[in-house]
Amino acid sequence: MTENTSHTRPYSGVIAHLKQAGLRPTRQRIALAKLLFEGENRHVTAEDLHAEARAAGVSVSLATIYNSLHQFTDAGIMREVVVEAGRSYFDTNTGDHHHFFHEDTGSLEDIPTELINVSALPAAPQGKSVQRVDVIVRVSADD
Amino acid sequence: MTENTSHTRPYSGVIAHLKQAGLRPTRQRIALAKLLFEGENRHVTAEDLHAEARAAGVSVSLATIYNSLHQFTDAGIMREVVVEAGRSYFDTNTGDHHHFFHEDTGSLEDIPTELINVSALPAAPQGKSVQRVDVIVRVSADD
DNA sequence: TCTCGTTTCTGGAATAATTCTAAACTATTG
DNA sequence: CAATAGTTTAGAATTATTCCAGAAACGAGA
Ligand SMILES: [Mn+2]
Ligand SMILES: [Mn+2]
Ligand SMILES: [Zn+2]
Ligand SMILES: [Zn+2]
Repeated sequence: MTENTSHTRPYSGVIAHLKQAGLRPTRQRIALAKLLFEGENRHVTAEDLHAEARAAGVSVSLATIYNSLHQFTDAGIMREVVVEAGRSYFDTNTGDHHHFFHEDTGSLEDIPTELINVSALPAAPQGKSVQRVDVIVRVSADD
Repeated sequence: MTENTSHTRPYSGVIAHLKQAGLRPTRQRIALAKLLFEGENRHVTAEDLHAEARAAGVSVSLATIYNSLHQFTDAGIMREVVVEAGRSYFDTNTGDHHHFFHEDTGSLEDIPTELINVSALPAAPQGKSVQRVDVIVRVSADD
């Protein structure tokens, strides 16, 4: 079992994690990776992560937050989720799953893929292939 | 049968359509409604509609395009679909359905609700209720 | 461990979509 | 035809994100 399922890894594996992703383990990427990958899976916006880094005493520019988030996404260790116009969420859970979007709080919650049965997908138009199927269940407080 | 299924209506029904939605039939709303509701269902961005209006010789400000699109949405005769960060699509099809999102062209295509079986939705967290379930199938040209 | 070419980081300017504002207009109603 | 409330608009403002170009950090070799 060489397979390490991202969030079960103790701490300090971040550097290896970054290298495996083909990214130099710089001071800022290490700090961000620790915040993101140690512990539970998370859904963050760039601003969220920026604030969190500051709070943790890590000095990183917002531009670097965006750069890192996109690099992590391109490297396949995060993914981008779009639920609201004008704001991007980045998800540390890269496995197959779906989301509850809490409209009140603007937060995302994972829905394990087994819990939703997306079947009988119409064939993708010819010459095209399906990149991903996103299911977003929008919930909010009862009336 | 008082029910008129939006796009089977001849033309000139727009005024009635707007009134039913509780919106004054102003010159610009009538023009936009004609572009939007006469003919097939459509998915447009604010800029799309603005360009189309100009092309049709209708002078409407971009602010009014946004206002109208939101008013139509609030009135329930359109709905907003979010598939890409930073751009909103407005859909004239308010019925239950899902979408193919063509990443290459940035266009949306309806998927009739019957074609996708979203079952066994996990219960919405207590005190919350499901507003909508969006399924987005992202497709793009084969590698 | 020093060196140097390459990558990364950064503050601030630039962009793009959308929203806001306040003044000018227009639909509606009596 | 008013009078009034609703609507439109140009342009400024806002928000999220990206771009830029110089400074700093990384790491493969010597
Ligand atoms: Mn992006
Ligand atoms: Mn909106
Ligand atoms: Zn998730
Ligand atoms: Zn649609």
